[in-house]
Amino acid sequence: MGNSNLLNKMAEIIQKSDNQTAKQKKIMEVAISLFAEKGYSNTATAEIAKLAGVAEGTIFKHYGTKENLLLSIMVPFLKELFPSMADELFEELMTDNISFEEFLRKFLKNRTHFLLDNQEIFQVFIKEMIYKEELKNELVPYIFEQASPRLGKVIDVFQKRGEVIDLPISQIKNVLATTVFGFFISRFALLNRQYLNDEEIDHIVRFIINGIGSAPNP
Amino acid sequence: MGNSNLLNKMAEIIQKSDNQTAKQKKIMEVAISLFAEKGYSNTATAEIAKLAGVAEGTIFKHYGTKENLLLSIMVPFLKELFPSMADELFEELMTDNISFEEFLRKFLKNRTHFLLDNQEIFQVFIKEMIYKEELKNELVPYIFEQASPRLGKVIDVFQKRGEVIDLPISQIKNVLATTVFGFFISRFALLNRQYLNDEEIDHIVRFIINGIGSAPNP
DNA sequence: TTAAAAAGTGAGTACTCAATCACTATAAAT
DNA sequence: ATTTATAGTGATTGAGTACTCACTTTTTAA
Repeated sequence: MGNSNLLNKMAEIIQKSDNQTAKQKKIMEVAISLFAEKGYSNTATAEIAKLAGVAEGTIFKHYGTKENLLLSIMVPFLKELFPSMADELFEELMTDNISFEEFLRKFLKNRTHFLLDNQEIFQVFIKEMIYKEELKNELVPYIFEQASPRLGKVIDVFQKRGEVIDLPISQIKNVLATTVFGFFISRFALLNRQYLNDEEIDHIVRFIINGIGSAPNP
Repeated sequence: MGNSNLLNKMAEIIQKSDNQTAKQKKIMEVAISLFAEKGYSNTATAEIAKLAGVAEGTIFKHYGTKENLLLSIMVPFLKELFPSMADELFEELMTDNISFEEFLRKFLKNRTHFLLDNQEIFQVFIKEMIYKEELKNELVPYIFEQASPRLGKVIDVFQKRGEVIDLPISQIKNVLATTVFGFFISRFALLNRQYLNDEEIDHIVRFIINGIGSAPNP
């Protein structure tokens, strides 16, 4: 049933993605920019080649297919989306005794900056996920799988401290994930904001705290 | 500068959109389904014709261009998106003395059902808005223009009753719009949920109330 | 009943696009 | 210096595309 065909391809790409030529870098750079602006389907390989100052054949020599060029853009982004955050932030959080609210704020700021730094790739990502069922069906579960255990551990800690409402962890995960996910998507992908100030982060934090924090509920 | 070229086209479509042939209806039906599934760019007019049991020429006889077929799908949806709600719900609200929370709940339920009934068109709408700058730049202001005065009136009423936090109305409008908008988009367009239970609506209402309601703020 | 108008057809057209391939230029290894 | 491997080229291909047009069928009006 084509089981994780995509994830296998991704693994291949990761191995090959080390030594890039100057021209390869230029191709990627231009492709990211065009895909983000006009979408994958509306971008011709000829246009990428022209703007990158490269023959069209060069693209296919390196990436084989247009589809594979897209994956070569998205995979390194995905690889960085979770693990980096995990090791830096989650550990720090578990040692220091910061509040749930402060943790959320730090977390959102951290990921916001990452997404701002990679705004174009993020846009490519969202836009393609909307169309390609395969992408959605394989990557969303993968992302959840990556994030779920860590997130569960964090929620558990804060529930025991009495800072998070006493509901099944899976339910809280869902609320958190869809809220944060929806927030990032609508900000950076749909309305293409170039910035995000602390005030807006405070807002979403307040929303979440009031939604799943265990403050007295009138 | 192509000023509201699109809105003119939309006006034309509205006038012509009355008496539809059986084949026209079938074309629209198939086009909506295919555009929603695979996106506008990835759908060939030949495929629409085939699935609709119609010659390809028939499509162009009626709609002229593929682009115009897309508009013919979106315009009636847009026309219904705001006014219907306005006349039914807003008036009712102003006479009865329902609370801000209850108003929000009713409003969200009302619009949720509308979007569920037109889920495919809504998906087409979101997907294309992401790509087409012209669409975004002309329609989003138009939508805001339509909704803004009514929304302003409502917020004003509730502010005077002391149920909504005392901030500039424009700022509150923004928070409300982006929250609700982002909520609908992430639910129905990205993660394509087929349903939405009352519990989830309660959640978003609670988020908003705690965010901009004037409850004591710890 | 007949004329005019509208709806519907489908082969044909001009064009775009991803992908190929025979080839050259450059760098690395022997 | 010579072979081998890798990077890069660009004209060519063939499948697919939106759209046209001369034509037929059906509906409406006189």
